Amino acid sequence: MRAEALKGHLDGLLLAALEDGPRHGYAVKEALRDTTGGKFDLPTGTVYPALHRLEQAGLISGSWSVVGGRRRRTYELTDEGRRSLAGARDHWQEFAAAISTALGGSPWPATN
Amino acid sequence: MRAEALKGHLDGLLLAALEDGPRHGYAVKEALRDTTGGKFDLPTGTVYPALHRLEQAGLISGSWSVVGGRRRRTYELTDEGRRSLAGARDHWQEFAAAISTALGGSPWPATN
DNA sequence: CTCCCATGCGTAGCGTTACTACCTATAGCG
DNA sequence: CGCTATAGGTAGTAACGCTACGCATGGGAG
Repeated sequence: MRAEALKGHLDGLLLAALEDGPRHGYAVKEALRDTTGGKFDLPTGTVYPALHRLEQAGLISGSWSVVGGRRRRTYELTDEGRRSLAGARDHWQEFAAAISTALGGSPWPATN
Repeated sequence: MRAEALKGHLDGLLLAALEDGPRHGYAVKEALRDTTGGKFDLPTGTVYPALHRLEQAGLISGSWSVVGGRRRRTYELTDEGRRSLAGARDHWQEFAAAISTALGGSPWPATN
């Protein structure tokens, strides 16, 4: 799965990965890979800058810790991040419905 | 609807708009606006360059005509364009399913 | 008759954003 | 001792839709 198509949707996915609870960057990457069945196995060079963006935007907040001699930056959703995630879900559904309609063919075949 | 999220999906939509039959650029733009209920009312500066890209890629072929003193470039799908459209549909479904899963919440609320 | 608007095509430059490629560091295993 | 997985990071690139323009014609408003 080419991740280029993600443009504009990655942020929502990262927020969703943090909804279950705080995670550090590497774990976010793995969670995303697992929940998508390996379809979105993003390079770290995509994930880390994106997390930095989200933090700067105030959607997540990070804190350093050290586990097993390795420093970790653990992120968790802020209230604004939670709101943004809800918005991203709404936006996605609207977007997906519009694309599916315009693209034609069977509208919602999903993974049946 | 912010069309920025279209990144990587616009081409498929344009191809789909040409599936019913040949259309000129402006008509493609209108068709897209109508089939999406006004959600994707793309500026011409988005549509024309995209059509040029598709033509260069050999997915559509264009020909000039003059209607009412105005020149028109009418495009139609090539065989390769038709194949690409089918691929775009497959790709979209896979992509949408993956995003929906990762984004969580209600998986396929669609427009029920 | 003139001006504006819808139609119709087009380009130049910009900004966002994911990508590739690379760097640092530790722990554990062969 | 080197390789791999884990864990974090940066620099530079490229794609692509966007904004903001420009050109032209025909028809309707004034």
